[in-house]
Amino acid sequence: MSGMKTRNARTDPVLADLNDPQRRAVMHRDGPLLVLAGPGSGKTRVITRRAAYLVHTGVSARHILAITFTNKAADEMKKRIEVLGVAGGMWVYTFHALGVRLLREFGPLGRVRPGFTIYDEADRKRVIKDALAICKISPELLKPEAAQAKISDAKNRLKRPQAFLESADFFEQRMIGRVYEAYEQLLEQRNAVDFDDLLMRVAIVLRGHPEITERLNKRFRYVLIDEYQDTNHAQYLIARHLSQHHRNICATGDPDQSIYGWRGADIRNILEFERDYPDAVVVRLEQNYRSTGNILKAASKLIRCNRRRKHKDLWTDRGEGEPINVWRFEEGYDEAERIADTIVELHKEGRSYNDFALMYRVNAISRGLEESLRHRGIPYKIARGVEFYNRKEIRDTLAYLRVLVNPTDTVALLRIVNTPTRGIGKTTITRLVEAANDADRPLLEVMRAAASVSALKPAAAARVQKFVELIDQLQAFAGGSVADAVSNTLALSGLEADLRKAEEEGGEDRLANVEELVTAAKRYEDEAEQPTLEDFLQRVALTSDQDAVDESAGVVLLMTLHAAKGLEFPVVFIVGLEEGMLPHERSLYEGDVEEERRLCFVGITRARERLYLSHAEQRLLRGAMLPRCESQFLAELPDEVIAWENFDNESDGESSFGDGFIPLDDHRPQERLQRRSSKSRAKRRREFDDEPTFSPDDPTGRVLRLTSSSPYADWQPGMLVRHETFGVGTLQWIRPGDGQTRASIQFARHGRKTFILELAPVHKLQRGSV
DNA sequence: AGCAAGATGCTTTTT
DNA sequence: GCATCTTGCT
Repeated sequence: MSGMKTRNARTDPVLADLNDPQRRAVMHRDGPLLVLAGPGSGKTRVITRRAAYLVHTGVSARHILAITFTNKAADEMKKRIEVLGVAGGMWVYTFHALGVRLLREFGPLGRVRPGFTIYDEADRKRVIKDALAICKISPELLKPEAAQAKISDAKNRLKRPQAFLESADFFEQRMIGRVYEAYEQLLEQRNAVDFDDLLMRVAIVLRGHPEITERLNKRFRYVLIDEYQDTNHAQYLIARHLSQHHRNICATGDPDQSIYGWRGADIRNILEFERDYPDAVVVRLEQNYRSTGNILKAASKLIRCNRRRKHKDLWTDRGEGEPINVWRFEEGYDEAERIADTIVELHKEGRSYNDFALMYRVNAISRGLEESLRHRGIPYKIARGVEFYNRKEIRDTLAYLRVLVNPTDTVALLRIVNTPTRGIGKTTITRLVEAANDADRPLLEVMRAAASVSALKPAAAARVQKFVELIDQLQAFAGGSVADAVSNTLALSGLEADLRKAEEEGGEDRLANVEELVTAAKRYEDEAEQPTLEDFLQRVALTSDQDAVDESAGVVLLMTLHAAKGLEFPVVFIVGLEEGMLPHERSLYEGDVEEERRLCFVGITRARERLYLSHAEQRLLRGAMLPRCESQFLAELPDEVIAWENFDNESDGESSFGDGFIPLDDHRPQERLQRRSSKSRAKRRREFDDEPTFSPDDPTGRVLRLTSSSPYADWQPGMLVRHETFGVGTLQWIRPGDGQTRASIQFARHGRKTFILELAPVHKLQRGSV
């Protein structure tokens, strides 16, 4: 406290260039603090300055713990704190990396042994399948994805299999409980954890061991948590325990940017922070330093449509800026072309390529955009970091390394036993696995004793033995240099030779990829304090898409809206503002459109100067051309800041465009749509030699469900319906409710109307009945 | 055993 | 459309 008075807000460089609320947040000393930070309000600046201020006023850096969600955010924060000269000893981690670090310390308490493996989604799916097999449950009866989601959910709530089974009342629940139990057993056997474990196990240890919690409280006297709106229950508990004694918890975030509810994030954590900590000081950062007035106005008006939120008055002194462009196209193809043309134009006017970002709801959309960019020679990059680590050759190499660190990692072992092929086929593997199960011994041990596995032919056993020798040989490198371990694995396993051969035969340059892995290992060795193969692998497992975003690469960036959080660009294009896309259809069925609106809000507020929102009337999705309807979010934007433009020049021409008016008559019967698209588009699309066909109610032959019991289960946006008074219209969106299924329908002459389907005289238009 | 073609399934977002 | 699994062939 003594140092505080001596610091002058005018002259202190840590405080000088802050606005009032920012300064209040930075200077807050003890007790809970909630910083509600609107987009572009200088949140990161506040966090880093606060850390610096704490240090400058006498807190040792090693008593501060900062937690973020992505590695990129953690690295960024570390860098910025270093610049302020206070990094020494401070912990800056992601929740998951912190989990790894603490679990290693906890050891048996966290139910892990040294060298434990982190299973990613693909590994996890494999284990779920094995668990289903053990429980003798067919994957058709219980889909692996469904089981996985339920188990993940349970782990977020700290529910172990036993507790899960105790509260399971229905058949399905009990089934999932059994799978969960088997799944946990397999992880235990394999000394592996999944992503959720990294949080759940830490939370359980903290909850059950007050002495450990107390020790950590003494070590970390100030806890800063970024993106608090995205915390799930386990993370919430970790944060709470870690600040339980000193209560010096500083949470920063924005409920309006909570976009991870689907994976367990609970927006209530931030909305109810003040209930959890009644003495909390709340600071609102509402001045935006990023976007123009128009962009901010659009974002504010949109997000106001949400009910569950804390209102903030976002403002800027940057002036109105350009109007926001809302573009309508006949087809997704036109959208991509037009955007690429616009980038070329603006580039000629002097904008750098890295001024631009293209954002979309689902990755599948990126393809068309990429093509249009490529044709014009526009350099671009897709923000997808895991892509590298998901390549087959990389996964193969990593699987070898994983086995070296953790010989019980069966998923990895099964992956490499015959990669590259060495004559160990399916039957041999099945027999080995069976023998391992029967003897209840690790698979590698059984392989080691292959000769004594009676079911195996001597020739097969000999090949297996040779493989085990290879592993033993590689094992020698596991304790030394990480890069050496990688390159020796490549050389001795035969992977390298295999890849070289494939390349000579005209394959792509996959050798370069594995060489890049060696480079990554070298880089890691240079950076890490105590490099080990175990740590390298664990870090790799926690690498995500967001981490790969490099804003200064000099290229146009393509990314999902989720990946865009935390970034900003002078020019932003958000594509596919269509019902079913943004908002995503799943949200329409499950009734959480608010999160989609927040996602849209996040996208809009990434833009500094110019913003383009676009949608198309039809789009190629999953190989089928589907009719699309404009997003309800477009109607929620303030008209006065929007410049509407219609590039659908083949439209029926009943109105002129570019004058702020979007024609409402997109109810065109299917025959006409079909004719139009076949006549004018088929030539442009290489894949579409044949006349594209679709039926409005189910273009792909699959039926999408609301809930299986709903009579409107197969209604989906884009389909045609008939209202007894208003005639034929296009379904815009549909939202289930208890006996009150709401739907919005766009009519030819009557505009858009919302109905309760149970009450309104609306029915599905049968094929051919137009 | 191992490969290639064909069938099937699945596709929101990600630590 | 793509990835994965299955089937059938060598």
